[in-house]
Amino acid sequence: MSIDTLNWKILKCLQQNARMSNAEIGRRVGITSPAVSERIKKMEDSGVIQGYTTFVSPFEAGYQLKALITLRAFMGMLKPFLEKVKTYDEVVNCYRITGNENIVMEVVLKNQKHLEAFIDQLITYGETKTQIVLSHVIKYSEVKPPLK
Amino acid sequence: MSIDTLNWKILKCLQQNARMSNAEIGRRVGITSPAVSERIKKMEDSGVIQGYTTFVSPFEAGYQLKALITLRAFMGMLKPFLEKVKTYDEVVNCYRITGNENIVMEVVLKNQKHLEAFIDQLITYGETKTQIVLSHVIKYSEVKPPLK
DNA sequence: AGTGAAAGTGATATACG
DNA sequence: CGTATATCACTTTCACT
Repeated sequence: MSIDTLNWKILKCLQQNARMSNAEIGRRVGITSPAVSERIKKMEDSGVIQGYTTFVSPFEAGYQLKALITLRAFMGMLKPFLEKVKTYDEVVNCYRITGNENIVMEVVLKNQKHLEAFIDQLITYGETKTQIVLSHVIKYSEVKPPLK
Repeated sequence: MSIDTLNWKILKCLQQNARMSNAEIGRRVGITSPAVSERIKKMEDSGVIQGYTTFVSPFEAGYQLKALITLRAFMGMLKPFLEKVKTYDEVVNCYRITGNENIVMEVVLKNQKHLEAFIDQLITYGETKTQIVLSHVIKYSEVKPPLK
């Protein structure tokens, strides 16, 4: 499915505020709300739109620390880890990557003690490298139409 | 602000589907829709809720590649970079981190040529390390209440 | 802080350019 | 693929608890 100009405008609205009403989107992009509704439904069905979510401040939620933890899995431990990682509440994001390391995780933690305990859980799966997040320079920027 | 059990239930709904109606949330958590509305407003005002967004599939949008690019900024180049990075459409996320490197970016790219061109733009700011994302093991998992 | 009811607004289905 | 209309659902406000 290719995304036309009108759908990109709708996606811009939805990425900025997923709770914007179809009527409001319609006003901004110049069509009626049933038309907006139909276009959104098609984008959901075709997989262009993968869902709608809410940013909850980890800090306000009681997590004082954010970190990126890289894992270089031991022989035969990658698969078990890929199952195990789904059970960690601390992991908000996890990628498999190319290169010397196999995994990068974005984790939220209450404090240093919590970080230490979390890393201890990983040592059976591989070697870890931890980078503390100091600030979030760009927060989940919109996906924009690629320049041709 | 501390988050009570009811608000955590509301946040769970909103994180799973930001476009869920207040009425539907009310049915699930056991209060009326005006009460849901009021609680959500307070969480928005206090910063617990930082916004609502839509996941647009980068692949469907025309980006075939996702990568994590780490930057080790040259002397005096970190500040200029922090300004410049905001202008890159390819960067969907950017963190300042501790350690040998200063910056990690999550970027979406059309193809290898695009990746090459993008990295070339960075060489004035510092040394880069690129890790191609193979798969997204955990996608923006919910923030959950930390176990006490 | 939550409920219940009234008024306004939005969503959805259908008929039709 | 879009609009227009009608019906139904949802949001918002407010008096009350």
